[in-house]
Amino acid sequence: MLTNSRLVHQPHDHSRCINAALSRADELCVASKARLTPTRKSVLQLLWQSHRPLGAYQLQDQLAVLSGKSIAPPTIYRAIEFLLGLGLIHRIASLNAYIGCPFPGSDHSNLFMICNQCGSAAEVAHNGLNELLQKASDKADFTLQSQALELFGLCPNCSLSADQTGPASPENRQ
Amino acid sequence: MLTNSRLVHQPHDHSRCINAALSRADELCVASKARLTPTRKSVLQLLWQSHRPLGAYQLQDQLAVLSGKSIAPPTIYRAIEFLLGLGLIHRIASLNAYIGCPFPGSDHSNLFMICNQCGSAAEVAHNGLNELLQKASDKADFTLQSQALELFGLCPNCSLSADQTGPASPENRQ
DNA sequence: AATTTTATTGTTATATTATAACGTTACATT
DNA sequence: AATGTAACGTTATAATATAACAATAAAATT
Repeated sequence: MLTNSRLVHQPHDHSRCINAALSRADELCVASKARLTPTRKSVLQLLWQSHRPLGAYQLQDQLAVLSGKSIAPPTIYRAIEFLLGLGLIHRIASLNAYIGCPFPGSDHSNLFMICNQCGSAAEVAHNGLNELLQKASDKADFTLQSQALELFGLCPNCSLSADQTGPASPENRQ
Repeated sequence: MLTNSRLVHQPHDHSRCINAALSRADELCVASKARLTPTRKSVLQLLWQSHRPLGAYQLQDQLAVLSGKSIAPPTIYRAIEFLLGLGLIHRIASLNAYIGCPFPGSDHSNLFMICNQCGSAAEVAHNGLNELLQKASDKADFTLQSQALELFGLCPNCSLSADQTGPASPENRQ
């Protein structure tokens, strides 16, 4: 079971996440002869600014700040489409939002654990789960092609806070 | 593994599906002292006209035909909200669409198998799957509260057609 | 280097999905 | 019948996403 859950929910040097993601993206683009243009790079970077999914219009706002000029929706969606295509990010359908993929390249299908409190999302690649889904599909004569698996609840930090006083303190939010 | 997959993908007396759904809804509403008003009933019925999810605006169009007058979005969404609340229908996030629940009342969390070709959606209640997801959540210290599980691929009928000539004939669609 | 081709972005307009706010009607209880 | 509540009607608008076409930049070819 490959996951970034620990990393997501513990204090860590987050600039390393971002840098790692950007250099993985560079490699992947070189390998597939795709161009990581400034817009695309910025969108990817923004999707790694936190371990929380962002919507297209949040990206638009933040990109405007980052680049100093306003950028229309189609450009944002094009960058999103490009990054999705390379497997560098994922779409979270329940939220209409997007998040960086912690292990692009590796052939995995994804399960997300999304916190209702702080909005964090951890990704899990779970072989047992995928096998089970494949089995269930076979049994139903269903030809499985892709999947969207989204769990909602409380992340480790917010679970703890919920046991105790109340909602997580803003500092704990990540 | 409880599922309506067989039923969905075989020719059957579909009016029985609709009638069964409506009378289950009646019972459930009586039990919970909720009112199954004409609008709500019509929406539920429309969501059972096929084993395919429908969007809110498709519902709006069809409701207009059914009732002879045009009905504004808020009314549709209110009916949807009501039916979701009672567990009589489900929302399929990846499609922004809604579908009747074949086993309301039973405490289940749902997996959908959605056909990319004909648009049919079968629901599966899979204990093993839910246990596995619970375990994975526990392992990650994640407090699981709800889930959206959507598989995409080819239903039994369209799988067969794909093996052979091409897309399923319209008559096979259902 | 100039030309051609292709990929990317800009721009405008609009489609699609969903909700807010407030008024009106219908129903249920007393 | 009077009152309170739930449901619906109506208007406006928010939020998410894409179509269509023009302009530009980068890459490939000559």
